[in-house]
Formats: sequence, C-alpha cells, structure tokens
Amino acid sequence: MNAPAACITRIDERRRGPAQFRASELLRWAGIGECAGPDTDRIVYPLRRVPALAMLYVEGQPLHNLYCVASGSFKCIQNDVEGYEQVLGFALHGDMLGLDALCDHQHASSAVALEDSSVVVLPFAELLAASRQVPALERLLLRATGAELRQRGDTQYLMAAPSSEVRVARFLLHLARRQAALGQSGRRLRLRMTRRDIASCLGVAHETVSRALTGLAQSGCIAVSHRDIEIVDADGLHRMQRVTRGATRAGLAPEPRMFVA
Amino acid sequence: MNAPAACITRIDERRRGPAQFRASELLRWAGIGECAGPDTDRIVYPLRRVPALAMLYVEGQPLHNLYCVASGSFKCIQNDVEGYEQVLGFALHGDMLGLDALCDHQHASSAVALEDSSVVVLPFAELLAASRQVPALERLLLRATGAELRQRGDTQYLMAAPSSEVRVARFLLHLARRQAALGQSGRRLRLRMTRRDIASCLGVAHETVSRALTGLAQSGCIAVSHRDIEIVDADGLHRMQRVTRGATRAGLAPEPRMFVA
DNA sequence: CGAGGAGTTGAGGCTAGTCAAGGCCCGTGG
DNA sequence: CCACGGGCCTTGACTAGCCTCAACTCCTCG
Repeated sequence: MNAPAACITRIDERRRGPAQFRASELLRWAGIGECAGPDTDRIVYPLRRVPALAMLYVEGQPLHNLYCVASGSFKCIQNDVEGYEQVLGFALHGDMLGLDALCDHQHASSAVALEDSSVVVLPFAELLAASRQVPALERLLLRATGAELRQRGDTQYLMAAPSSEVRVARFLLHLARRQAALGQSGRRLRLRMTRRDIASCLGVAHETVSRALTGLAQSGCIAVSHRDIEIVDADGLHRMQRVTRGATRAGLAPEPRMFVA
Repeated sequence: MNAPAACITRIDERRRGPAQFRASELLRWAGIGECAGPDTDRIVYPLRRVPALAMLYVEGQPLHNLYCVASGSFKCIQNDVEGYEQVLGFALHGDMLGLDALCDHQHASSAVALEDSSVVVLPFAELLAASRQVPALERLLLRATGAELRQRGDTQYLMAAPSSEVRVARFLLHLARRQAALGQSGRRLRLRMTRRDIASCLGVAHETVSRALTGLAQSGCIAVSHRDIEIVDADGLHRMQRVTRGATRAGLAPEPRMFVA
C-alpha cells in the first residue's frame, strides 16, 4: 500500500508552503509508482489552494490545465438552462479533474471545492508534451481517463437503483470503498457534501436522502450523526443494495452468443 | 460537414469486402480530418463484422483492442451480481468502444451489437505506439475519451430528470442531436434498441417508457410507429424537457465566488 | 446573539412501479 | 403457405413509494 507514504509526503509539502509536486508523486497516487523513472522526479507541477465553495473551473471555459486532487474534495456539476445544478460526481484525493474537456478543449462541467482543498496544476500543453517523452506520464493520463469513465459508470449504477434507500446504500458503499482504497477507514465516513448534493447525484429529492439515511440507521446498517456516518453492518448494506425490484426476472441477460473474430 | 463523404467511403469499403480502414478515415469521423497527414494514410486497421446481439467484448476481459463503430450500433452494459443488466449508453457511427478499460486494462463493461454492425479494430498496443509518432492519432485518442466522458455526463443528465416523460423526451432529443451530427436526419429516428434497453439506461420500468412515448405522441410532440419515431414538434419537446420539479428554486447555483489563482 | 443554511420530520397527493393480460411482429418449422 | 411460438410492445388496474409543501430544529458563522 503506497497511500500512507504518499500522504506523509503531501503533508510535508504543505507545511513547507507553496509546493512543487513531482510527477513521480502523482504516479504513486495513481498506483503506478513503479513506473516512475528518474526523469519523473525532475518534472514538477505547482500546487494551488482552493478554498471551500470556490470553483476550480467553470463549464464552457477553455481547457488550460488538468488538475489532480491533492487534498480535500470536489464536486463536479453541470448547470442546465434553468440553472438547476446536476451533480455528476465527487472527486477525492488522487482523482483527476477536467478530463471531459479533452473532447473540444472546453470544460463540459464545473468543479467546486467542498472544503478547503488543494490541487496539483497540470498545464495541459506541457503535460502532453512531457507525456510524449515519458511513457509513465502517458500512462498516467490514460489511466486517469479510464478511471474517470469507470467512475461515471458506477455513478450511473447508483442512479439506476430502483428504490431511494438502495441508491443511498450504494452511494455509501461506493464512497467507503474509495476511501478504503486511499488507505483511510472504510467504515467511518465524513460526508463533505450536503444532502442536496447527494440527492442531485442520485436523482432524488434531498428530503428522500434524509429519510433513507434514517431508514438505514433504524435498520441497524449505519449510524448517522450529521455528516459523520459509520457503517455498522456492511453485510446488511450489501444485502440492502441487492434488493432490486424484480429485476432478476425482467432484466436477465439472455445468455449472449459470444462473437469471436 | 464531412460526414457524407465519410459515409460514402464507408459503404464503398464494405462493398469491397473485408476492408482496411485508414487512420485518416477515423480522424475524419472524429471531426479532426484536417489533422490527417500523409502518414495517417499509411496506417491501416482491419474491419470486423459483428452480427446483431453478439458481444464485441465482455466485462472483465483483458484489453486487447479498442474499437470504433463503422456501421450499426451498440449498447454498453454492466451486469450486477444478480445478472441485472444496466445499460450505460449507446454507441453510433464514429463512437469509440472499450475506453473504460484504459484504467487497469480490463474491460469494465460489455458491448453488444444492436443490429448487424461493423467496427474498426484498433489493437491497443499498436495504437499507443503509433500515437507517439503521429500527433493526430494521439489527439484522436484524447478526443475520444473526452467525448465518451461527455456522453456519460449527458446520460447522467437524462437519468436525473424528475419525471419519466421528461427523461424520455431528453433521450429522444439527445439521440436526434447525435444523429444530426452524423449528417443523418434529426427528425426521423429508428430506435435500434428495445424499450427495455432504453428503460434500463434511463432508470425506469420498461412499461413507463412505453407510456411516456404514447404520452408524448398524444401531446403532439412526436409520432411513434414501433421503433420509428418522428419528432413532429421539436420545440414542444424542448419545452417538455425543461419541466423540472420546482428545481429552479431548490437547486439554483448560489452564485459561486470564482477562484482565481 | 441573530440570521440563514442544512437537516429532519410529517401530511398528502400523484407519479411510476408492479402485476397481469392481450396484441403485434417476426422468426421458425411443418 | 400457414401455424405456431416467443420475443417485444402496449394498455389497464392497483398500490407503494417518492415528490411536494410546510414546519421545525440544529448548527455554523458573522
């Protein structure tokens, strides 16, 4: 597990003030630290502080930088014509931000810090040029886009759940899994986002999120205290999330004939 | 508009039998044909036929190839533990398939042909090597991942709609826009997927999709005949999709303070 | 200490899920 | 050629769940 080492380094850097992050550090965050050659120690990127509620970039802005979350957390949002805010997902330590601008070099979403946070700033043109020289950086970029795509798929899975309680259960498990992957506790969660943010992400009303949480708490799966959630009965939560409205019958994959070239 | 030219070429290729697709052709599909240098004419990739209902790749398989839809259409799916099939999205001509395997070189979803289709096979290692030499190919890959991310964001937007009729309206408009971008009609749609596929993608019951379609038809926005849909009143559909449950009040973005480094 | 946002809880109405039945289309096979 | 079968799709009736509205509490922050 490389996360603890990464964390220590991160804190040290912050204490030192405005830091330069080595590319090798980013590779370690992404779990491909073994790819880091000596050249990745020479390539450095600046850190940027982002105060709580500040926007890192805004939908429609031209792409200048990609960002990697160094500390804190973000929500990614889209605003529709009426100003309604759709939350696309949440970014934690090590997650890359701004990738959906790769299409036409315009940000397709906005990123808002949920707390006082910091990001490593990756000037896109520079990163691209460096990635041609350093295979590890190229791999980092590809890996990040793939991870982001997978993330979105997971989110769609959350949103597709039949009942609101199942959605919230899946959401909590999803978050716990991500935190655990970062070396933090997979049982104790501090929700950095509001209930409304969660609600938007899951496609339900924010009151429903509230009710689902108390419901899960009453059934003994979790303990809720404001934004602190403890997963008491992980197995129970897992069972909970499998309650799909008769879907086992309706949506069974019809044993596909595999196609071989 | 480069789509018609691309289509003609495509049909010609198909008539000639098992074809080799030039990389310059793929660049044209992606809308960056102007980047195609002479070297992109020498790089060729094979075509593969995929009969209706066949799976192009399966969740969990190691990544060997990426694919670009040459003709026909696909659905991307994930199966959860109980075998329930979650549709993540649909791929049309020019869309890239398999990108979510970039994370850990394992496909995170499966792709199923909705009709007799064909794809350009891009051996991943080969494509990666070529992209280091040819900037246009590198750009193609980045653009494709960005486009895919945007696509997923759009899908989340579809799923987040408050009422089922709105979801279906958004879905139809979304599909129409994509078809129009390919140079096809933006008014007449032939749905290649079943109602159940749409339902899964939108997170509703398949009966609800049916009812929503008849509802939209009765209100004069569309005309439905089996899988053929005609968008009669596009403005009406657009108005329809803006009916969000009081969200204008609840979810208004609270005029964020922009953060400048 | 006050203001305002965040969260919770309750009541009620309506949407959409569930179950069920029937029609349509298209394949296969006699 | 037609009969048959099995999907896909549609429609109806019922009901559960969720959205809406509203009131209230709690916490945070100025």
